[in-house]
Amino acid sequence: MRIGDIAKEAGVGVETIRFYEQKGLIAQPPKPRTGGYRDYPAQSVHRIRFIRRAQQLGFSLGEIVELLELEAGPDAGCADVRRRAETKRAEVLAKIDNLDKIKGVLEALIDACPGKGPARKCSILEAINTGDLRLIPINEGEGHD
Amino acid sequence: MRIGDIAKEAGVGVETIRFYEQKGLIAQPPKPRTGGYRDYPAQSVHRIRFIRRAQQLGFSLGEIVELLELEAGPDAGCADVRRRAETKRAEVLAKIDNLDKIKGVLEALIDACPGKGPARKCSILEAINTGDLRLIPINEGEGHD
DNA sequence: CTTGACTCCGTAGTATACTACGGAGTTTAG
DNA sequence: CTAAACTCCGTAGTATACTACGGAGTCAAG
Repeated sequence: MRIGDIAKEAGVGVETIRFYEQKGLIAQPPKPRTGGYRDYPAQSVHRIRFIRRAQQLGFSLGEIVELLELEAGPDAGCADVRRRAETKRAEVLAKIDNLDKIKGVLEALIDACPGKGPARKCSILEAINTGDLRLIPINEGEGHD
Repeated sequence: MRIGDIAKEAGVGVETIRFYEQKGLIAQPPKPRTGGYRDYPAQSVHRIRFIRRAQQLGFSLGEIVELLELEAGPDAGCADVRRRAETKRAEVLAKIDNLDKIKGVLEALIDACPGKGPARKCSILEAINTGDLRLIPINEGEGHD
């Protein structure tokens, strides 16, 4: 199969595949010595789908590389993979906690807002301005979601 | 006050303030005609804190610019601000939903994993590989969290 | 009056995950 | 055999939110 076929099958763009190759997520098949186009194994489609699914599970491309190395390596154990999944679960839980707090604050702000009058005196902006939010500091230093 | 004082007070780096100035989030005070350093009003500290709090609420810098424009503009109403807060709340809810699904999948995978044996036959990797996840497509096209 | 700390300013780099572009070579259908 | 479509490859751009750097000017203490 050629790169375009793989891309179509996997539902990604050709450029995405090249990008993954660059990042070491998928192997680039050799160019035939006769010249012409690279021949991709059908298995590449599965590989790409694996990558996308792992992304859906919240793994970054860097983490997916590690996961794939575990899978390929001779000494890697299932326990290693499981540990990573558990770490990821903890991260997801933390994110949910943060978002729940944010949700609560937004709801309180929305409830307190009269919904009319000039924005200058808006109770939402006021609350943000004065810091009357009672938002427990969110993940000190990194993004909030 | 000088930029370094503001930065210290607000708990951010000097470069962050310059960055915000560039992005139109805070006004850059004029350079005194006598030469020397710019003089920042103490109010800048509040402005920066506002920005950080709004970020904690999940607003991007671009959205915060709009929020600040609403606050400053003559015709903006509280209802506008409230509408933005409601939109943001909906976004936060959507993110929580996605993360809940992800959490569920991760937990199912962790439960099903025996925790031993080679990674090659790991049930987690297998599940990801075969697509046996029942993950409802997440936000078609954009990130998941 | 020197020295160290700080400011000013623009540009460049970081991280993540792509997306786009340009030009040359290759393949394939008509 | 030609023309459209596709591949190859490297580089550059997008978005977000900063962080770092370099060199020149400025300020304040000793």
